[in-house]
Formats: sequence, structure tokens, C-alpha cells
Amino acid sequence: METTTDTQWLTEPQQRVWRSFLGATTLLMDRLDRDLRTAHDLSMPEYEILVRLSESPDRSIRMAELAAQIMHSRSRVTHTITRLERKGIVLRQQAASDGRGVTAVLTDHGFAVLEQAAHTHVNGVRAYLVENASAEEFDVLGQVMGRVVSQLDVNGTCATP
Amino acid sequence: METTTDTQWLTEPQQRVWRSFLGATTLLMDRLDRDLRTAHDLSMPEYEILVRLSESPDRSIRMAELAAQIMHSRSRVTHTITRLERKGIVLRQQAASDGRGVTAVLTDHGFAVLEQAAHTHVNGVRAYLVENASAEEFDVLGQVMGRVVSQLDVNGTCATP
DNA sequence: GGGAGTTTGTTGAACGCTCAACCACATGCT
DNA sequence: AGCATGTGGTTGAGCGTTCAACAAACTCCC
Repeated sequence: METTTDTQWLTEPQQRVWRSFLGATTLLMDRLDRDLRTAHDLSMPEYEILVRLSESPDRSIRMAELAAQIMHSRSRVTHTITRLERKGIVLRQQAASDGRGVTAVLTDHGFAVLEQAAHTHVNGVRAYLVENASAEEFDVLGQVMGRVVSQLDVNGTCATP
Repeated sequence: METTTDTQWLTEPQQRVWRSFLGATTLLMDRLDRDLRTAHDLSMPEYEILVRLSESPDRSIRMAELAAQIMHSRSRVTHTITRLERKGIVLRQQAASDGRGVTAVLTDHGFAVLEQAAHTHVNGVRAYLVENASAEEFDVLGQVMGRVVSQLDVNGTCATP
């Protein structure tokens, strides 16, 4: 891959930034997840799915499309949807146009759960992230993260093992 | 926790930023982890531990201190160290001063593994993150993430379930 | 100096994710 | 039409994480 000589190491300040980034994401995701779990028995990945479904026409999205939107593998989405289905939050439905297709549909109960959970989640995002940046800084954050996504999210499809 | 009325929702642009952030961290961590695994049979959490150990006097750190540094639970570190020990990369050692204490020590072989893996990792961080930001933007990123850490990392100790 | 309370580290079960293999359907080529 | 290749979704095993419970050692205070 690389020889032992051609690697440009990070400067000390760059390293500090990188470690802050690593620490911040670890703590942030952990905290948001825990908040959702304790208050609504919902994990972050589950919550993300509910949000996407709720915004979609008919509150339903094809499995592969769902996976692409939240950057998870198809397999992972299958497992998550299975759990959500068991909780009565979501249900599976054969896609009309494509014999293989399966679409996940948000149930009324699922929508109600989401309406509750959204408060917890949004308050968390504000308190832990948004409030820690000025409007300009937050903007910069968005731009950089956007570039990372477009670089790494090759052709809009997540790693599909 | 909250009533149904007092939640300040995110504006549409704020939402876009948050989703970019979520997507970027998912893709980024995934990719760095995969790169390390395929090239050096090492996960990101494992790698983080090796880095901290290598920088420490005697290449050794107490378990709890290690957990605090990388923001993982003590339990998680125990498991990870157990796996690393099995690979001969690290070994456990009774702490002199404290009867309960255990310190993890990086072996020579572990250090050699790290020397290789570091190239892969740093090149990844540069290519996927650093190069996607100007110097100023990267700086802003560091400041914001730093604030998040100091808010969420209450008294320097990670969630200790 | 002898308990009450705290800190350190481990354990095992349950949960969630990854990975490779797989089937079913769709598409394209000739 | 018929076969090759690609896509959509699932499955189950194995791995890594969380969580609650625990034992051992330290601290403090009377």
C-alpha cells in the first residue's frame, strides 16, 4: 500500500483537532443514543429510520433506498427493520413494481413514538452540538462534512458487503 | 422530560448540516476502520489504544486512564485489551502502587504493528478529512469539537456503567 | 482499627453490527 | 427465447459493545 517513507504525518495541531473530532463524535453519538433509549426505548439508528420514513410520501421507503439515505449496509437495515417490526413501529410491504422489492412503512403507532422521541433528540442536538458553535462555525462544519460525504459516498450507495 | 410544546426545532439549513455531520462521521469511521482491518487486522478502537500506549512513558497506561483518554467505558477497554493480549500486541501487568491496578503494556511486536498501521491510518485521515477543509476551516472544526468534548466529558471520565 | 462508601477492573449475557453466502427477480445480450 | 450478469433483500454465524452485577483493594472518618 505505502512504503515506510512516503507518509506525511499530521502536525501537532492537526493531531489535536483530529482527536477532538474523534472524542466529540464518540461522546455525542453515545449521549444522543442513550437519551433516546432511556426516554423512548429507541436507538439512534432506529430513530434515523423513523425520521426518513415520516418524511416520505406514504411514510414508506424501499429498503435499499433507506440504506442509502442513512449510509448503512442493506443487511444492517434488514436487521433494524426486523426489530422495529417486532415493536409494531414499522411494517414490511411487497413493492408493487418490482417483484424483489420490499418497502418499509411507518405505522401510526410508529409515528406517535417518533413525535415523542423527536423532542428528546432535537433538544440533544441543540444542546450538545448547535449551541457549541456560532452560526458561521456551524456553517463551516456543514460545508466540510458535506465534502466528506460526497467524497466517501461513492455513487450514493453505501458499502454493500 | 419535555412537554410537547417547548421544543425549538432545527431550521432547514441546520437540519442539512446535522445530517451531513451524521453521514460524514458514519462513512468516515467506517472507512478508516475498514482500511485498518484489511491492511493490518486492527480495528479503530484497537488502533487508538496502541497510539496512546506508544506515547506513554514505558509504553504503559492504567486501564481506567486509558478508558478516559479514548472515551470508552472501562468494560469496553477490558474486552479490547483482552483481545489485543491474545494477539500478543499488549500485555497486562499488575500496578505497583495500587493493588487493584492493572496497566496495559505495549509489546515490541505491538509497537511494530503500530508503526505499520500508522501509515494507513494517517493517510486515511488526511485524504478523507484534512484535505476536505482549508486550514481555517479545519481550525474551526477543532474549536467546535473541543467545546463539545468539554461539555460532554464531565470531569474527564467517560460514562461508567 | 474497623466498618461505610468509593474506585478499579472483570465477567457473562444480551444486544447490535459485519460479513459472506444465498435465493429471487430483473435486465441485457445474442 | 435463453443464458449471463446485476440488483434487492434476507439469513445466520461470529464478533464487538453495552449493561448490570460483582470482588478486591483503597479511603476516610470516628
